[in-house]
Amino acid sequence: MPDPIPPRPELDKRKAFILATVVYEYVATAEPVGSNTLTQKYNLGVSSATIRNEMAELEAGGYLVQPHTSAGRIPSDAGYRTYVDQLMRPEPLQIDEQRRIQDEFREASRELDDVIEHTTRLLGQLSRNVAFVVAPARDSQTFRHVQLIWLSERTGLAIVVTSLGVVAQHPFEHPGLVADDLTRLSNRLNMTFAGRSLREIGAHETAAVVRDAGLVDDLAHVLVRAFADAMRADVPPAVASSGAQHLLDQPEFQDLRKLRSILRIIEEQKVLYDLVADSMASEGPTIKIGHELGSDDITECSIVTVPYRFGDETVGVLAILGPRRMPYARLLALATGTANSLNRHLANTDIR
Amino acid sequence: MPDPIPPRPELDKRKAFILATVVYEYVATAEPVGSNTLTQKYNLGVSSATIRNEMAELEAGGYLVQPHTSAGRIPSDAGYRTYVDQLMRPEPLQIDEQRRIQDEFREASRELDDVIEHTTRLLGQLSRNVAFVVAPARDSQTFRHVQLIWLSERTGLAIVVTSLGVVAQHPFEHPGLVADDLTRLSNRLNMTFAGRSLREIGAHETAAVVRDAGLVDDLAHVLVRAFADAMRADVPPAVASSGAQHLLDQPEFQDLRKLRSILRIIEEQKVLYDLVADSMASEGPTIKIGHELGSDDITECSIVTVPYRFGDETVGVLAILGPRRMPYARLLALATGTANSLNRHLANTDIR
DNA sequence: TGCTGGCACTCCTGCCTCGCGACTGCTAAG
DNA sequence: CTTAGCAGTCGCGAGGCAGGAGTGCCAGCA
Repeated sequence: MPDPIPPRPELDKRKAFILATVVYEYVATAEPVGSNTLTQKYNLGVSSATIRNEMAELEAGGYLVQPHTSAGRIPSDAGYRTYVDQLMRPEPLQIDEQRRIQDEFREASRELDDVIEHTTRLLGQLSRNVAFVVAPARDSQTFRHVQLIWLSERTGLAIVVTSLGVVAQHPFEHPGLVADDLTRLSNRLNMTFAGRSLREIGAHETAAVVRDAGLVDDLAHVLVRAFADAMRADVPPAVASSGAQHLLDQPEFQDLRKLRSILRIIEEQKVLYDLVADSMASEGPTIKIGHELGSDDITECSIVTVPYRFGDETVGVLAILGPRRMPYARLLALATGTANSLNRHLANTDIR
Repeated sequence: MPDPIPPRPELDKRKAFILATVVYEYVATAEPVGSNTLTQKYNLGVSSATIRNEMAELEAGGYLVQPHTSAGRIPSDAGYRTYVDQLMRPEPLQIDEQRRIQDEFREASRELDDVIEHTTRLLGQLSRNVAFVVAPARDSQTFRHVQLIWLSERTGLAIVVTSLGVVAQHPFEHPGLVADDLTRLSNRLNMTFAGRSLREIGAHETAAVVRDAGLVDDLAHVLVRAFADAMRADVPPAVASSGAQHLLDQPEFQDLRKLRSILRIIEEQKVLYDLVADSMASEGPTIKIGHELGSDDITECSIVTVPYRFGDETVGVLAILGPRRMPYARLLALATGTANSLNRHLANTDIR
C-alpha cells in the first residue's frame, strides 16, 4: 500500500547502496565522502564518474549535502532518516558487550536509584557517547505500603513504599503525636490502598480514611498532607546522565561554542527529559535525528531512545545522545540490549 | 618566632604589592602581566624598569614564572599560595549573592538529597565554576529510628532513619514473616540504639538484641543482616557536581586534552571525593592550588573547600573547582557564605 | 540510453615567511 | 637605589603559495 503522495521518490537500488555507503563511511571517518573514496573502498562495479552523477541526484533529492564545492558529501537529516528507516541492517551486540551488560546487572543493587545510576554509566561507557536514563515517574508505580513513623512527640515521618521498592518520605510535625495512632492509621491506609496506582489515590479518599480513624481534626489534616506529599505524583522524574567527556572525542565538537551549548543541555535534567518525553509513549525504540529533536542548540546531534518497562507499563527510557554521525545500528542494539536486561532486573526486583 | 630556616624570604612591602597585583591582574585578564601594564594601570610610584628588577627577583624567588621570554609573568603555585595565605584581603559577599543564597535555602526542601543537589547548583551558578558537594557520610549521623516493614509473607523492608532525616533501606526475604514480630523487634532496636552514632552500632550488639526478641535462628540472622546493611557506614559518601560548562569559558581550557581529563575527573565521584577528603578534617576553609592537589591531571586547577556541619560535627564539604587563575577571595566568601546557610538549614531540619 | 575517461575549475588546507608588537635584561648615568 | 634607553628574544597573526581532493561537464563508446 504505497503512500498516495510519497514525499520523496523511492530510491533505486544503486542509489540506496550509495547512500548507505556514504553514511557508513562518514560515520567511520568523519570526513566528507567523495566519489573516488567510494569506488576505491567499496566494490560498486561502476566508475567514479557514474557515482558522481548518482551523488548529484542524491543531493538534488535532499539526501546528501556538500559542505563546500570542492569537498565530498555528507548525509543530510533526511539522508540519515532514510538510512535509519530503510537501509540500516540490524547489528547484533558484540559478545563482550553482551557479557558486560549481563555482569553489570547480575551484581546490581536492589535500590532503584543505584540501578538507574549504574545503568547510565554502563550505557555511557559502552556507547562511548552521552547516555542518560529517565527514572520511573512516580505515577507509573503502584502503592505498596505506608508507614507513619513516630519519631518524637512533635515529629513524625511518612514513608511510602512503591512497587519498585522506592521509598518516598515526608516529615511532619504536630504536638502530641501518639505512636499507636500512627500505627493504626498506617494499617488502615495500607488496607485501603494496597496495590492501587499512585496516580489514582487522591487526597479526597485519603482524607476519608484518615477521618474514619477518628483522629482530632488538625492532626488528621497534617497526616493527610504528609501522606499526599510523600506520594506526590507530579514531581518530574529524575534524569541521570553519564559520558559527557566522550563528546570531546568527536570532531564535530571541537568547536567550543557548540560544545558549550550541549554541555549546558546535559546539565539540565528538565531539558533532557523534554527531549525524550514523547518517546515514552512509543512501544519500541525511537531515533531522532538533528532538527527532529526540535531544538536549535542540538541540530548536530541525534538521540536513540529505548523505553523500559516494569510490569505491563513503560516506566522510563534509556537514551544515547551523540553526534548525528553516530553508529545508529550499534547504539540501537546497545540500548535495546541494556533495556532488556533492565526490564528483567526490575521484574526480579519486584517485591511481592 | 621566626622559622629557623624560612623556606622563602619574607617579601618586602613593595614585592608583596607587586605579587598581589600580578595575581589580581592575571586573574582578571588571563594574560601574562608585564612591567608596563603594572606601572600604567596601578599607581606604583616607580618606573617600569624598577618593576622589572623586582619581578626578576620575584621570579628568582619562585613566585612568578614566565611562559616564554618575551611575555609578561604569571604567578606560580607558590605565588598563588603566598597570595592566598598572606596578601589576599577577604572579600565580602555581594548583596545580591547573599540574597540569592538566602532565598535558595528559605524554600529548600527537607530532604537531604534535594538540599545537597540544590546547594550544588547554587554554588555552580554563583561561582561560575564547577561546584561539587560531598554529602554527609553515613557514619557521621546518629541512629534515630528503624522500622522493619512487613510487605508480604516472604518479603520485608528494613528502613533506618538517621538524625539528618535520611532514610536508608534494605529489602529482605524470609518465608513466614509475621508483622508482629517485625514490629516488636523494631521497637527493641529503637530502644537500644536511639541517639547512638551509626559508627558505633555493630553487628554484634544488633545480634544480641535480635536474639533477645526470641526469633527463630535463621530469621534472626536475616534481620540482623538487613539492619546492618541498611546502616552500612562504609559506603563512600555521594558527591554531586554542577557547572562543568563553565570550564569552557576559561581560556586555559581551550585545549581539548586538558578539558577532557578534567571532565573525566568531574564525572568520577570517587576522584572528586579523594581530592577533598582530607579537608573534612579541618575546621575552616581549605584552598589547594595546582600541584597541591596531588594529581597530575589537574595541575591547572585549584579547589576551594569549606566544610559544613551538623550538630557538633563536620559532615561534608562544599567545593569549588576552577582554573588556578580563580578569584580566590570571592570564591572563598561564596563557599563560606553558602556553607553557613547550609549549616543553619541543617540545624533547623533536625528532627527531634 | 547509460557509462566512462578526461579535463578544467573550485576551494580547502597546510605550510612557510615575515613583520609587528610586547616584553625582557642589561648598561650606564643620575 | 632608581631610571631611561636600547638591543635582543620570541610569539602571533596576516598573507601568500602550492598541493590535493573533489566536482561538473562533455564527448565518445557500448
